[in-house]
Amino acid sequence: MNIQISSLTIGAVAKRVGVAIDTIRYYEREGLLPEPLRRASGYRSYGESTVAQLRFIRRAKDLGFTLDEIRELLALSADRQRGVKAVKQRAQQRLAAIEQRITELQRVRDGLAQLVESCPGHGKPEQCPILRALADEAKS
Amino acid sequence: MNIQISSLTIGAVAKRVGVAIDTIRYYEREGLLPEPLRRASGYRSYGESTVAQLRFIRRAKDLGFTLDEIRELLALSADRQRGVKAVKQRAQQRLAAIEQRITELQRVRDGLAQLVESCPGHGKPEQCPILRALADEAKS
DNA sequence: CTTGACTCTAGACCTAGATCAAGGGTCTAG
DNA sequence: CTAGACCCTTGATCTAGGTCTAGAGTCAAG
Repeated sequence: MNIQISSLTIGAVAKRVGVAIDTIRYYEREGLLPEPLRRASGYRSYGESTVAQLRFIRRAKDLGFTLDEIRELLALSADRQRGVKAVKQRAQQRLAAIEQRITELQRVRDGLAQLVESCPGHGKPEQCPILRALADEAKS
Repeated sequence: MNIQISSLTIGAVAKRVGVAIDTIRYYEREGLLPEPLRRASGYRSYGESTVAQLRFIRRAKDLGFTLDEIRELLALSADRQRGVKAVKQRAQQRLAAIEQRITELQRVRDGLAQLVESCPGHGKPEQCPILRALADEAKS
């Protein structure tokens, strides 16, 4: 299996995946995609597996993985020995990072919400709690 | 009031606020800080108000405001007519953006958490739910 | 007066993840 | 055969928010 049945131009791949042509070439340069076959003219010639791999990259990106991390995931997914264990570890790390970020943002949100609530929306700038909080030493 | 009592070098200001010297000059170029007085030698000479303004900028940045937004907040804080109302509006917008970002991240977290949970952490890559989710069409 | 720390300017460089431009070759429908 | 769409490479540019370098001048302690 894995015989190259179809032959797609870079534009066709881009259209299927919903990504720019330049992005595909960029990923190739960055080692996220293997170097494709070439036609006699020099045109890149892709098979369906590239489409799948590009979708993999896009989904991982949606999950917040960086391209560096995705490159690693791709390598791990090909590692039959330690692949799964390491993949799970990376996913757990990503999960922890996301949770930390959520916590930070919630703290920021709570602080800002309190300020917005306590601001009447009119009056002198000196009495605006938002401006005061920004200008003064933090109290809490 | 607002008489220049103290005279601080850029290094002294940087140290007090906990920010790099280059950053202060950068903020000046970007219009977030006014052009300071100069000594005869050309050295910038700052008063305490600059320290306060820098702290304002840092706190606003901690709340997730961009430098563009902070520049606007600084202008608004000097506007005795519409300042407070506009400041509150900007804060509300920032708050809404933060809440949206939190919601997005929670969605991502839930998806990733489910994958991590369902992955045994060993076995063949083809059976790893994380890799499968990345490689296959999204089901849900 | 010297030495070392500090400051000045202009401009280059950095990260991440692309995106665009220039100048040229290729493919395909009519 | 030609027009228009597509593809090639190399290298520049973009955003945001700085950071760093080079080369030169200044300040303060001893």
